[in-house]
Amino acid sequence: MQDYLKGLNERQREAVITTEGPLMIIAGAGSGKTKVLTTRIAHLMNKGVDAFNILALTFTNKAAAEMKERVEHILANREARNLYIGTFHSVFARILRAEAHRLGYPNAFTIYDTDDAKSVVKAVTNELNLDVQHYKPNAVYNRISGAKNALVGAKEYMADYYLQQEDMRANRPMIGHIYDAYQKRCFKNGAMDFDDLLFKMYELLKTFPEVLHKYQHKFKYILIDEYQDTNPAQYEIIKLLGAVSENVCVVGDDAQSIYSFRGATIQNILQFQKDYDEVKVIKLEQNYRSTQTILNIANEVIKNNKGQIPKTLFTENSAGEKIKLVRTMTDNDEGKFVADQIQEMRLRNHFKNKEFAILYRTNAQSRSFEESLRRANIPYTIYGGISFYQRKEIKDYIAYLRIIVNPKDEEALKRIINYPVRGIGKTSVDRAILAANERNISMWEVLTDAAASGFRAGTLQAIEEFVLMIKSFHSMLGSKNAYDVAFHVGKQTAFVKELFNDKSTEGVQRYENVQELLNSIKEFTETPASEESGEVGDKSLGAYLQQITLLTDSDQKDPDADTVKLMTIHAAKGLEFPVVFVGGLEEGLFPNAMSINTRDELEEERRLFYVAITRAKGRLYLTYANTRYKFGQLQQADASRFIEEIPAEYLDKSFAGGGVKNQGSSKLMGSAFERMNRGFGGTEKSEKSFVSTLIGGNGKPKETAHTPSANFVPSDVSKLEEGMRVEHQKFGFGNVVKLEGSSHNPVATIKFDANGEKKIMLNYAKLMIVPTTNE
DNA sequence: CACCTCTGGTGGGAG
DNA sequence: ACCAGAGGTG
Repeated sequence: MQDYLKGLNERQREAVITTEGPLMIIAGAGSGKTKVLTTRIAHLMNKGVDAFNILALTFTNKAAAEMKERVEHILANREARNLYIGTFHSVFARILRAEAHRLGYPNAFTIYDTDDAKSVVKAVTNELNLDVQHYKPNAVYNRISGAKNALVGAKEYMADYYLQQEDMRANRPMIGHIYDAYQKRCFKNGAMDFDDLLFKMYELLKTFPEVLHKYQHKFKYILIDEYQDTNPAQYEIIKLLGAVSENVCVVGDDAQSIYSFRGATIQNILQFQKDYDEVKVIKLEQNYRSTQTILNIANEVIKNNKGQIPKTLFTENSAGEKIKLVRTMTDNDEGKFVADQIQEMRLRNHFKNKEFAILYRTNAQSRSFEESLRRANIPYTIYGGISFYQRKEIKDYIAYLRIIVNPKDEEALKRIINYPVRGIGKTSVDRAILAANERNISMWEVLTDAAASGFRAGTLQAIEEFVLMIKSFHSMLGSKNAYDVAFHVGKQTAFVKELFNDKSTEGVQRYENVQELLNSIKEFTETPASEESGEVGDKSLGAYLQQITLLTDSDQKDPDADTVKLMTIHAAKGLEFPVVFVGGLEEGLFPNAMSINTRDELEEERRLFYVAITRAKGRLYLTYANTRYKFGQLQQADASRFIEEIPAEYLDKSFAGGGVKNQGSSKLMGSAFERMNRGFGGTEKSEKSFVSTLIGGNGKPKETAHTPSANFVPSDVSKLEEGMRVEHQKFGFGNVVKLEGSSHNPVATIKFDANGEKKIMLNYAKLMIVPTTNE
């Protein structure tokens, strides 16, 4: 037997050596799934299968990179670099980058993230003269996304009776039209959103038999991780790709299906056995991760779900400690309790920071934990929330890079056309967009021929300068790599300089972020092709842009850094930690109020709880708070129903009520809370309004009224000089103290007799120069 | 045209 | 509590 098979149990080994034909591996939590997958790939290659012929779809890009490494390690060669491995989205993006022209898209198409997509939805909604308040971009986008994940195109959507009925009932009958307009606009912009990466991939394979044939024969062996979280689009694509070889191996756990909001359906697992004639099913039921106690409560909890594939998870690990159940008065107390516990375990048990994870249902919950950890000087890393690439300065910079690679990208163009301020304001942008729509060309094309669209002379010049600049950047693409282009852009555009000159704390941080972005581009440029999960050897800016949009926090942050990890339970899927805190176990929060209306929804929340529990190897804390701030208001909550599903024998409630310190603050908080609820509260509000009354309205001193002189005629302000005496229509007479500002937006500081010093924008204010008497 | 302030909306998870 | 977008003002 090969060495790499020796460390496997019997079931695992079977999963590895069953290489031919459809195979479904039901892998319980902590059952060594990743080990099986990597060993299986190594085994295939060891048997003589060419790495070029293996496609492996993982849940994160990081998981993909790790698997490559492990395979290399097992085989002791570098062949694994040739595997086609990554997330559905990044693998399909890579294929589409080679094939998109067949669908009429540029091969260097832009990938729109959710923000871009919602912005486009909003724009086309407005253009259809629909009310954005009613057709909320968020809601409409979700509806479109749902349709695409089910492979329902815009035309089909509009023609579908039931979908139309649904939209009618929601009083939003025009969603189909927005969908249609949205698709057309994305196409015009040369852009695909996340869902298009799946939808267009399917379209590609369906429309071009020769393309289908090519990839069917390329991917002779297909492996899919986390199969329970695939959606119908992904399912159909795999069905197409695997139809010839039928060597499709899926790995999943129906008990951990937590992505139905993304269109995932558990049906894919249940259906798999019916899709092929002879499907082999292997169950991995031995857990190597958690203590007996943790596994017991996980089993007890998941028992409450009705539909599932029967399996019994067991472990040979010791019983371990009881689960600590802790209730605190407020969310802040909860954060403090967790920080205190971590501090204590670090001192008493010599735990490292990285051995702790704090998991929660919603990203908003991170705040109280963050504050407590910071106060206790415990290093931590937050996953999710606003990612690096969503920061304004980074999005701005990237918008420049995007517009260089794909000038049709209207979202990017709108973002930077007047940043830094170059005198192309909203009015001009609207005019350009209107002209583009009328003539059915891109906004960029309007700008390149701006003289034809009747801009004001000043604006026209600004536009022409802008176009020239972008074109000069664009001309570098052929000969320069991503870093060289990006660096040049930073040097040539003023906004990086602006950031550099901003010495406020935020300004410094923003400038550092830009530096970090450049570093990451440099790293991309210099990483050998074999160590990437995405593009092979393509170091162009286009290649860089397409991969960053698909990066998640988990791809970017180092799990080995010695910090406490904070993340949602969704983000924790597939991870494990010696000590896990699960926070916010409250009705309304977890299970979330939005997901308790149907049995299916509730069962998914329960699976989420199951995932949370099974992340823990040794110690598990479940915490909840009596009251918690929501939208700045104190809300009360009961304990989560999930807590009741854990048999008392496994629970240690000795912490309940939180220790002495918590009692103290609880009383305080409780009484303040009581006061507020009884209506003695109001004090804060009335004080505020009292203060504002004193200051008078918005706190600005009232102006002394001035009636312009009878002969008031606005002068040519370009003749203005320091020291001149002037009359202002509203502020009266005064002297020019200083002249400043840019040529297209000059500003004068004027000391008025009755109103003090004011900055006056000369483009708009009406000023009359008072003639000097002795002239 | 650009900056500032004030107001109202925000229900969740993520590639 | 917080942030984005509307609206006023220079």
